[in-house]
Amino acid sequence: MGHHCCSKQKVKRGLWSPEEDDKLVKYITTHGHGCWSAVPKLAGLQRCGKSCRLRWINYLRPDLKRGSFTEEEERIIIDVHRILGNRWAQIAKHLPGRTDNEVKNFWNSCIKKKLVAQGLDPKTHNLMPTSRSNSYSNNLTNNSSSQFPSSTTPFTISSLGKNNIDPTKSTSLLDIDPALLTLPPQNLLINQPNIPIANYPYQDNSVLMSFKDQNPNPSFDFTNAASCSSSSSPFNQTNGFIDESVMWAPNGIDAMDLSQPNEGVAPTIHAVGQQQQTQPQNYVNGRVMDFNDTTNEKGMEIDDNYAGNAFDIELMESALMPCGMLYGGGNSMEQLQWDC
DNA sequence: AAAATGCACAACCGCATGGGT
DNA sequence: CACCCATGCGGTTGTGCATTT
Repeated sequence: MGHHCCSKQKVKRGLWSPEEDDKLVKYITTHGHGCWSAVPKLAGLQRCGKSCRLRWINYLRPDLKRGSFTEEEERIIIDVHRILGNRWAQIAKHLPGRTDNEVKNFWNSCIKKKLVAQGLDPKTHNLMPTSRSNSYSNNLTNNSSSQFPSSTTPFTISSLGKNNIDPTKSTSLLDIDPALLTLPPQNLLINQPNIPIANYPYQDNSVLMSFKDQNPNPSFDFTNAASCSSSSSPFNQTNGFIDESVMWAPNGIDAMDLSQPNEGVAPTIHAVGQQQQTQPQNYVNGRVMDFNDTTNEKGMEIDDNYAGNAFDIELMESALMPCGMLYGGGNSMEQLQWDC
């Protein structure tokens, strides 16, 4: 039984022989693939077009990178997967020379197991219930299990102002057009004046981070934990933002204690609604984190006009760790080992 | 040494999507 | 607007090799 797309043809299935590979490579390098459904006939192959396409993309393409994944690639996969989930094709776009199939296989055969071994849910990157409970109990003295966050969404930001979105419901980053969502490397400082914005890795266009459902009054705002600790709900009804610190820590107890000498506050991430908040500038590692930019037409964009200011993505990443754990605060997160 | 098991990778399958008619 | 077709994508299965029993 052949593919539905080529049931009329007598097609071969299974592993490709070197001769078949040779025919396909010669044809495509000479003529290009054009219409894939026509390739098998023109190349003299008894395969369906779909199979030819897959073989070319996953194995024969000359720009493919061979060999095992590097630690850097592994970290990128984990980081992007945390946000995008199983969107292998999107993840693979951040890894030149790697295919979605390759990334998927690597995830299923290696990374997934590592995360599980570390007590992390590979789907959400959150601590699995027992582990999370342990983590909280290490850091909190006055809590009840019912206060623990129940959300399994790793990175949830409410995007308000469009179509009168119900403020009680949040829009996951999974709803964001992946093409518009790009991640700088963790150790890259976005405001580095010497790095042209167009040259950032993982970038599909000039927008570093942008939301598909753009807010008429968009701004993306990092505020200090104190400014939102008064709310017991993750959603601030007045200003309309999701308070991650409340989501992930009961009673406003800081979920993220970065414990760094030059920072006064633990940064939290807020998608600000109709009202612009007046916030103090937040200094992290001596740098200003201020993403209020009401002149910006993009839903979310990190301003690179602050000369001398830099935004440490690694810090952002750590701040966004959804597990409600202290990153570097002496808990199991420090014990993460990435050895196979 | 042979069978059983595990693993990584390649390939397939079915569905979604978009363009053309 | 409905239909067809090609393509892209993610989940799943198949295959061959390595390791364990």
